[in-house]
Amino acid sequence: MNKPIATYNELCQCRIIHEDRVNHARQAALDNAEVDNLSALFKAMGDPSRLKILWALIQEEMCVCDLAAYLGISESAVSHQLRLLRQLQLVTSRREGPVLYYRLNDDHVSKLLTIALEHSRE
Amino acid sequence: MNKPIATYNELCQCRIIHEDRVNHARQAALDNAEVDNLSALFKAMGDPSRLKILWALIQEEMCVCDLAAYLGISESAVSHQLRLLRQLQLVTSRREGPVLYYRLNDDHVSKLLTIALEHSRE
DNA sequence: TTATCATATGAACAAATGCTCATATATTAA
DNA sequence: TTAATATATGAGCATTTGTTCATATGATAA
Repeated sequence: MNKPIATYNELCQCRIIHEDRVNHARQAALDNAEVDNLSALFKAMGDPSRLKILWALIQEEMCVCDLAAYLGISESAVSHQLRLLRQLQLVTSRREGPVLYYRLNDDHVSKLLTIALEHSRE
Repeated sequence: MNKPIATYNELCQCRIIHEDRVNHARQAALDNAEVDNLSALFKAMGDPSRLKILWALIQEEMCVCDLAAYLGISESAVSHQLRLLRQLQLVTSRREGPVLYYRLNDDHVSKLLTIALEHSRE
């Protein structure tokens, strides 16, 4: 049982059953930046609090305070999550005096939610 | 500065600026099970390794070994991720002798990826 | 049976994550 | 200016997560 790690890695490289499929996948692969963008987008939608925020904003725009009351978490937590959603261009905001009203940035979110609901309801 | 936690929570409940919007959001809200299902689905797609697996499987079905070679991670790691994707009905498998070929379970995944790409490319 | 290949699974651990708390910033009103 | 309201942000912490390693299971061939 010498060098089990090296042995494993060597084996792993020898175990490509369908090299043509691996090459095909590599040719069709997304570039790293796209993988990062997409996974960040889905990860953002993969948290229950953020998902509820997005679903709520499909209905109408809401301020941080409204969302905190709706979700039952602190305004600080909501604000942190909104920052993430803003960075990913999922939501945008409009200021009215001291109040910031958040809304969805475009209709991609609602499309994604619709398809995901279809999937989970089957 | 006595009982800062209680003070904060009390304030929080008093700070509902638009109670009508909060109530509207509550009426339109997804039930807990749906939130859990949807967030699990998006969370599953929010990891780079799993996202690459799904994208690869859009092209053609692949075995665990192929995917491990493609991703550059261990077969064990791939198998763990495939289990998660299987539980969420995102992928399904077909056995041919000792080899399991994985493929997408339906076309929801590719639809979700298409829309997400649209969003990130804008 | 035994040996081998392909995959699955449980434990463990480092890295990432979501929340709370404390504090800072921005706007408005007095 | 000062005070109050609404939101943002950084630090810290408990929980979650993705991977590796070791081992187990399942299928095939000898």
